[in-house]
Amino acid sequence: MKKILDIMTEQFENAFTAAGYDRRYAKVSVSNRPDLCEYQCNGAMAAAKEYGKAPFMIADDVVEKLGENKAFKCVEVVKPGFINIIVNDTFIAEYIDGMSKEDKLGYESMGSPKKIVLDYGGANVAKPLHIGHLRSAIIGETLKRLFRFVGDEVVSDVHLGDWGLQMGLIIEGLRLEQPDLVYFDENFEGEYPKEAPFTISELEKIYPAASARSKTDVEFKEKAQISTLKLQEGNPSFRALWKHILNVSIEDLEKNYGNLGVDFDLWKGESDAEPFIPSMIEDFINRGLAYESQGALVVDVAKEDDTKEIPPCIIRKSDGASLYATSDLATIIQREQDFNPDKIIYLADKRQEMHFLQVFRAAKKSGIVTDTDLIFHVFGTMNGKDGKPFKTRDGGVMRLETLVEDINNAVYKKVMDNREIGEEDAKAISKVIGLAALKYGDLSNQSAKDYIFDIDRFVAFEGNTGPYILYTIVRIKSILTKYAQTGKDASKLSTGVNKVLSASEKQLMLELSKFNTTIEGAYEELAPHRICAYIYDLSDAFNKFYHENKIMAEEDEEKQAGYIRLLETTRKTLEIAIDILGFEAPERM
RNA sequence: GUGUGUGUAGCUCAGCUGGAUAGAGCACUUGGCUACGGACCAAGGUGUCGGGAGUUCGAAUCUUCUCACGCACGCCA
Repeated sequence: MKKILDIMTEQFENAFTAAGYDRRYAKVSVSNRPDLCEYQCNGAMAAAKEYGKAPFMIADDVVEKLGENKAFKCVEVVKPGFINIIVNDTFIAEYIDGMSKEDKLGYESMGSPKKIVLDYGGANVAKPLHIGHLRSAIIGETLKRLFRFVGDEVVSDVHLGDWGLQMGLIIEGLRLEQPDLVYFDENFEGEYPKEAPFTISELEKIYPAASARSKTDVEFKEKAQISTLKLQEGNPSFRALWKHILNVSIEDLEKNYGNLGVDFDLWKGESDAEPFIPSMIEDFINRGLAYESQGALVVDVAKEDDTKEIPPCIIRKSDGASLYATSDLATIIQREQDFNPDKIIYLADKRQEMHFLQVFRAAKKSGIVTDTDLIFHVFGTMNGKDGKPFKTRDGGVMRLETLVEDINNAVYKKVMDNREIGEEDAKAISKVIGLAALKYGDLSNQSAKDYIFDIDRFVAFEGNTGPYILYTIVRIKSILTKYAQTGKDASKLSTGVNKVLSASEKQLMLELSKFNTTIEGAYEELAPHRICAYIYDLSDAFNKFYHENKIMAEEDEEKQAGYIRLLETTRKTLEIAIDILGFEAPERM
């Protein structure tokens, strides 16, 4: 379906043309003065200069040419040259009926579907997910769903950090704790055990300890670097050990991402790109793109028109090991080969901007990519109430698990306070609401900006929050259930929504009609917060409508059926939207 | 230092390609429970849009200068 703004803009384009003005001034937008009108066209003022005429004269000409039009109830020229528009009830009502018949509510994608690789995990092996992984997971999942809704083909990849220095640190850390393991016996020639010599919680202790030690113990750090290199070179015992680390970690990560409603098509890691590295490096050298600098192999990526100095991209360390940039470049080769995507989108913290700039330039310079768009989608830091990066009370990094648990517990209390409900049910519902609270709280902020995460506020549930949205949906469902119990069938009793409308009823329809514009905007700008703002406005409009119109008590059956049709469309719209945001509504709460 | 981002109500945030009196939520005050679910609704006050200058009929939005803070700046990821 055409966007409602486009339909109106077309009418105005015809009128502008007929009146002898350029149609590019005809754009109709949503009113910023709802007290005066529903939509407006400000083009007459912009056109005034070109035609050397007073804006209101142009506006008058246009309105005259617009003439009688069944879409508009009232078109009025005001003050300097605003054209204020109020639409007919039937026009908006028929538009809503049109939406309700379409499975995507009338959303039509522009352009051809794209093939997109979305890289939004960033989890590290042997380390628990923490606060820092939250935004990437939540935003990435939403973008994936948004792209798919719009019609793109998306491959999501968790892209584990399973190949860098951290692996060497874990290996050496483990050696300290369990020096007798066969993996550390250089003379061992048998088959390595199938069972991992550690659990996930043990692993999670080894890494931070080893990492901390490496900062003070130079010898230890060197050992870790050597082990990293050995692993990368294919040392069998380290490979076997590494495989255990990977398996134990992935199992745990799947569970934790699962709790967030986040899943990936691919569980690849930096290591998967490893086979592409030697030939890639060779190619860089042979073509003269890479050279040695201070012992390391680097690629110049600076450009003449840079406003700042861009350091060269290091693709091999002086000790011969590969690093972040190396595996990212090799991963691009792999993705090009496997998927030939139109775009590769990376979600990462803004601090990594330089890294991606270097990698992207190196990839383009070497021809690893030609037409593929490489996009770095930044997100800001999640801060605590003090405005500094979120920490636990003792200053540590909070585990994602703990955070989710805290929120769910707080929701649970609230649920128990408000409803008489069994403990089991309350727990299940709390999980659903908690996830919505967490995700909506995050997504409703612009992703590129830092934001303040305040558990108390999230748990308060009032106003512009996920639970409010869910509450609205649950309330609609409840009424629809009650209506169904009367045995009436709205689809037989009415042809669609009502055509003569109360103020709040019309307002709700006007909000509904913005759906496809909202999706399009969110898609173009990679901006989930627009969807949040939309469903908040929509919920608000519904709740006002609900308070002003007695649906179940309505005696006119046809009118009542019209209400029900409107509720159905509202519910559908909200549910589609929250599905894109990656959460769902319970049956009751 | 260089580059980059942020600065909007007491707090947390919106504000689309410049448009009419800068908007929400929280908090605060008051009113509405025979609950079609009160996790709701209605009503009320709050702003040098960091500051200066400029472009424009018109600027939170564009340009420029400036202040404050965050972040990045070759072998971590």
